Amino acid sequence: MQKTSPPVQDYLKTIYELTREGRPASTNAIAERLRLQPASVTGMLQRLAARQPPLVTYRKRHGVQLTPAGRRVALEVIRHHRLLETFLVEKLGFRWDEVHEEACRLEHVISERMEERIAAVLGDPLFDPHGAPIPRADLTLPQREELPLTQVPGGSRIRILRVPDDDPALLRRLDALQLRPGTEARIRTQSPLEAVVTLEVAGRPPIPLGYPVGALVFVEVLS
Amino acid sequence: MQKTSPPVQDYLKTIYELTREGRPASTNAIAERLRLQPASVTGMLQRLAARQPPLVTYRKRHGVQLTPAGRRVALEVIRHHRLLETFLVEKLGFRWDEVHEEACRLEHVISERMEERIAAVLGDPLFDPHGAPIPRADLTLPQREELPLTQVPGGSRIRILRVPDDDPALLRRLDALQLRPGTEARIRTQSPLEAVVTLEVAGRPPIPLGYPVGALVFVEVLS
DNA sequence: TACTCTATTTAGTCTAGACTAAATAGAGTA
DNA sequence: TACTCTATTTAGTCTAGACTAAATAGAGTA
Ligand SMILES: [Mn+2]
Ligand SMILES: [Mn+2]
Ligand SMILES: [Mn+2]
Ligand SMILES: [Mn+2]
Repeated sequence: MQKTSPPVQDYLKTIYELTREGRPASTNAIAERLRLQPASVTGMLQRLAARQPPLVTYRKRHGVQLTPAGRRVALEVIRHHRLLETFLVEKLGFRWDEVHEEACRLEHVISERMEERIAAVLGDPLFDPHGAPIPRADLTLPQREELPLTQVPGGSRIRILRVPDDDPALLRRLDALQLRPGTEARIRTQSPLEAVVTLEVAGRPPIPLGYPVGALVFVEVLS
Repeated sequence: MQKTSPPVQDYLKTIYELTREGRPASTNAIAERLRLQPASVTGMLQRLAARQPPLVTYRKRHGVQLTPAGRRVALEVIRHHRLLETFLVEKLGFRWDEVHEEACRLEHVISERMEERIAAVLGDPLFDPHGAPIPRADLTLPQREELPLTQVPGGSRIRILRVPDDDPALLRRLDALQLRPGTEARIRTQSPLEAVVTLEVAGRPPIPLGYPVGALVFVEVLS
């Protein structure tokens, strides 16, 4: 792994996430995620593509994809991030809404040795506190079937697998509603036209979620 | 505490250590410790002195001292550093020769929240694995009588309090010789002319230490 | 086929923090 | 009182990574 700066690592991580569905990441999408000006992103993309070896393939006005070298860096940083989040929650008593920002700074400076020690004391976890998969030391990802809550038919029984990690206010709200990885629920109604999915958790009052939120909550269908 | 970059924090930490005996730190001494060119240090000292509030008082060709604001930043970073070293050894199973470099990167990015959590799980330790005092949350330092090994009269019984933290090879050697904080020994000979102090630890063969090393090992005199 | 609009790029700046090479202050010596 | 030597400073560069303002490619529309 060539030496990369924290900004470069955050770009690669963002591009990794934006290209999960196979299509190149756009300049503006990257700029929005990283809260930078699009012009700054264009400059960085050109530098990432010009590195030896190149970390992205960049086609002007068509967006970027990661090269194998870029993907390795991204997965390495994501492994750091998710191990750190898990460690902060499990061993240091952080709440799950406090860890993302801390992990986003620490992920760039921990050594491979520290990564290895953290993984060891946690017992090589495969998922972080938000249910996101933690790349293994060989950078492979644990696979499983996930569906966004917005795509599950009404009436299904589901188990929550994963929630978004970067919005502390939402995380506190989900926690208060007991919507955490592992929680089982029934889809009471699925209403694409109103863009609302309503959950029912063990006799508690029904919980309506709008699609912008529901699309970020991933579940497995139990029946 | 105003926002300070990692380089600025390392400068302030270094200046703190170089000015422990009250005299200003010289440009060259700082450059040597940080492995930078003296010209680069001059530039930084001018910037540190020009900040609002100033972090150092800088008299051209006479060296720098920390202002109260600069001292606060230095102590805050030193607290991070020493808590981290302790945590890495106690909770993550690092050896004492591995932690300095790791702590020197992490010290700049952990939040006050994380500092607080680490201190809590460690039980608010007052000394790090090398015996260095850890500034308390209010930035006061635990005080105690320390003498460099080179200044203890021959024949004295001593207990090792503190060893230098930044030389991994020396730390491994000291560990192999069982010269660690807490170890008790007798000064077999103190020879300023030959610049050697010889220690005797519990029936093991005598251990001669040259003054460049002896001056960095601090002890308390038992009798 | 020309026009419009938006996403993106280009051009030019700025800052922090490093560097090298050359100048110089001033302590100590002749 | 002038000279020498070393530590330090000055002057000028460079790089990464940000910014703003202006230009433009090219998809979609008239
Ligand atoms: Mn996160
Ligand atoms: Mn980050
Ligand atoms: Mn240290
Ligand atoms: Mn440091």
